[in-house]
Formats: sequence, structure tokens, C-alpha cells
Amino acid sequence: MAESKEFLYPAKWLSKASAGDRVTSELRMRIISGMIESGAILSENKLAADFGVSRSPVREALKILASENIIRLERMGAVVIGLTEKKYAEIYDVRILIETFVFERLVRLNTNELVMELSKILEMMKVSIKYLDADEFSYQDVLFHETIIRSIDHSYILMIWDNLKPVMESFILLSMRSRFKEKYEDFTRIINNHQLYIDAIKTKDRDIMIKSLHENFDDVQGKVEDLWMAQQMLSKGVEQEND
Amino acid sequence: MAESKEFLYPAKWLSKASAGDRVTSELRMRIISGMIESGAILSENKLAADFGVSRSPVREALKILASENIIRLERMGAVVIGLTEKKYAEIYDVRILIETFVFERLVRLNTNELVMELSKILEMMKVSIKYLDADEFSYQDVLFHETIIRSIDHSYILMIWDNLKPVMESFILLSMRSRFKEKYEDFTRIINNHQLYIDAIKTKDRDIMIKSLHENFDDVQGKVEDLWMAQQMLSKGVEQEND
DNA sequence: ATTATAATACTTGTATACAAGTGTACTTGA
DNA sequence: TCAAGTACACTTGTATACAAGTATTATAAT
Repeated sequence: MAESKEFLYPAKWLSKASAGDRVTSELRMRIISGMIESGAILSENKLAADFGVSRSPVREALKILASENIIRLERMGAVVIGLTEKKYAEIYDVRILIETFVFERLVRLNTNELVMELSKILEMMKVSIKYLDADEFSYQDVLFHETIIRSIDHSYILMIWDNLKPVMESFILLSMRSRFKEKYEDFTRIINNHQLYIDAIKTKDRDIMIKSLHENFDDVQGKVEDLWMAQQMLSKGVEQEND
Repeated sequence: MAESKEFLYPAKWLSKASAGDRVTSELRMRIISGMIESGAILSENKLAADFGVSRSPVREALKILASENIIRLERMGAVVIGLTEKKYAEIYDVRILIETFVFERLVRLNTNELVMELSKILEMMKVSIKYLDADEFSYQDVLFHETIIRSIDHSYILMIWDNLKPVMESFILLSMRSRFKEKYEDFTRIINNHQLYIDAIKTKDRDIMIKSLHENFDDVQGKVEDLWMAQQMLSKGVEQEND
């Protein structure tokens, strides 16, 4: 009944992807959406059968998801951890940590080109909203922050982002899809907040940047609540006595 | 001639490790030591033959090393990136970033148990020095910092550490081995600096902590120079016109 | 009924086989 | 000698096969 749509992850984002990538992305979405509940035990063989592939791409996927901390590899099976509220707050700690670091670098650099690029992405986001394309909006939203981070050319900050990104992306996707249906007016605020971020980079004003980051956090807090609600909707009818 | 020792990575650390883990650790050491030069192209088949295993564990190793940013996976072969001076500075940026974050959490927690644990590790380090055991010393050194980071129970800060750790470990191993031979007197300073770190945690004094981190950085700067020298020693006789 | 032991149905880790694609080198043509 | 095209060697990604180990279940003995 919840399988009206076969896959949660946008198929168009996987045009050139390998089977391993597909399994990774889809499995991640199913875990973060709560469709696969935390505590569940995943078997390579079973997943391979489910996705209609061999164990090789499944193994690859499990290794990646383990490194993203949403599953835990044990001797017998992979245990689903999922994305608790605590964990989301932790992700956000790290985002604030690295984006603050990036900003400190940016104030010493010429940011004209970056500001231009960000403005373009922001326009794209506006168009996505206009045409109610939640997936495209999510893509541009993630790209916005990635563009900022990439601009300082720091391989280990980028490494952190690369580890965070997939989970963030999945999360934002799910959240935006539900928001487009129910809280359409939120998007004006999100757009304004991103514009504020651009202004902070343009003027190299730390206070504005902090303000923007903080508001972004509030925004995302909203996302979190949306998602937990969505998860509760999904995971109904399963056992309830779970201390 | 440079193959007097078959493996760079301590065999005793791999007692329960899989073939994939062994290849990963050893390959990492060979890359960071400069034994495999940056720019080299690695083939799965060739590596499998070299290590006497199949492609499966080799693939696993390459995926991991790519996520650690010391190789780059391309369509035809994996390109060795290695550990440049810039990259090492970047790793250190991240270490300072997360250890500062951790310290801010620690000042709000009861650190008695942690201080005890760190003192024990410090004693172990002293013994390692006394018996000239560079590998054991490196192990305890890494463990020292890992213990601090684990103490705040933050899964995504830990994730960052998990990504940094292997490269750090390899680096420290190589550096300490050469130091035990040539700069034995340095170890008193390292011990003192770690004691300073413990004091900072005990008294929750930010200034001492920053001082300690800074001195640790200076120490490591020394390590970097040692390592570049060692690398230059190793990679002699190969082509020189490398702009 | 309960405990100990043995069979079996899983698990992961590794090896091997195969398919599709890419770059290189050689051959063939002028 | 040079250019174009073709064959070949080598690449990754995936499927499959096998081995070693673990948990569970069934069986047998007390």
C-alpha cells in the first residue's frame, strides 16, 4: 500500500549510476524515511533479491551506509540505525562547524565569482518553487551549500561534506516533498534566508552569516519535525512496545 | 633493496583482520610513506597479484582509500594522490576544528573518568618510549586523542575522526619510527605536551588547551618535515623532471 | 520436561567468471 | 611517411561459486 511509488530516490539522478549507486541511494532513502525501521536487520542476500541484483553492489552499498552512520555492520547482518533527532542535531553541529570554517576562509578571498554562482543557484531554486518541483529544489538547495564549501578548495573539509551530503540530501528531499504539499509558504522564508547568506558572503559580514546560519537551523528544525511526523505515519501498525 | 621489511604496517595490529583490511592498511602505508609515488596509477588486477589476493579485497581497499582522499578513482585505474604538505595542513585544520569542538563540550561534563583514562594512556606512552617501541607509542598516541573524542559521544564528530584516523595513524607511525632513531629527545616534549592536554581537561582551562593544541601542531610540523625527508630518501632514482 | 548434542540454514569474506567499455597499438591503405 | 580503421589487451562493474564460521532448530538422552 505504501508502495504506490516503487522508488523514493529520483530516478533521473541516477542516469549514469551503477547498480551499486542505485542500491545505495534507494536504501538510504528507505532508511531515512523510516520505511525501513531502525533496529531492522538487513541481510546481503535478501537485499540482493529485493533489488534484483547480486551481492556485490549490495555489499558496496552497505559499506557506504555504514560509513554514513545510518547502519551498523555486525557479524551477522547489518543493523539499521536510522536518523534519530539526536543524530540530526549532530549533523547540524558539523554543518555549522564546517560552514563557519569556510566562511572564515572566504572573508580573505575574492568572492565575486562565488556570489555570482550562488545567485544563479538561488534563481534556480525560485523557479523550482514556481513549478512545484520538490526534487529539483532539493538538488539546488544542496548544491548551494556544496558550492560554498567547494569554493575554498580544502580537501578534508570537502571530505567531511562528502560524508554528510548523502544523508542531508535524502533528508531534504523527503522534507521538501512534504512541505510542497503542506507548507508552501515556508519557501519564501527559505529563499530569503539563502539571499541573506549570499549577502553575508558578499559583504563578508560575520554577523549576518551567523544570523543566516541560525535561521537556516530553525528552518531545518521545522524539516525535522515534518520528517518525524512523516516517519510516524509510515511506521504505523508495526509493534509498539519498543522501549 | 628497500624491501628488507616486507610490510610497513604492523602485523600484530592485523591479527583478526580480513584480507581487505590488510590490503587497505598496507597500501595506505605505502602511499603515505612515498613508497608508492603520487601520480602512480594502480590497477585492481595488478594489486591483487602483488598482494596475492583476489580483486574483491583490493576493490574494498581502493574504495576506502578514495574516501580518505589519498587516491582518486577514475575510469581506468586509481590515481595516487598521496599526502602533500598542503593536505597535511588541511588534516590539521580539521583536527583543531573537532578537538576544539570536543573541548567545548567537555567543559560542561564530568571529566574525572576521562582524565584517569588519559593518564593511563600517557603512562603507556612513557613505557613505550623507555623500551623504544615506536609502533606501540604511535598506537597509544592515536588512542589518546581518540579517547578524548569518543568521550563526548557525538556520532558525527566520531565519523570525522574515523575518516581522519587511518591517515593520521599511518603518518604518525612513519614519523615516530624515524624519530626513535634520530630525535629521541623529542619524546620528552611530546609527553609534556600531552600532560598539558590532560591538565587542560582537568582544569577545563581553554587557554591551556589552545596552547597544548598549538604545541602539538608544532610537534607535528616536525613530523611533517621528518616524513618529507624520509619520502625523498625513498623516492630517489625515479624521474626527476616532475614540474 | 530439560539439557546436551548434532544437523541445517543462515551469515560474511573471498575467489573466479563474465560482460561492457576504453585506450593502445598495429595494420592497412594511400 | 602519414592517416584511418581495426583488433587486442586491459579496465571496471556485476554475477556467481565456494569456504569458513555462527545461530538456530531439531533430535536424542536423561
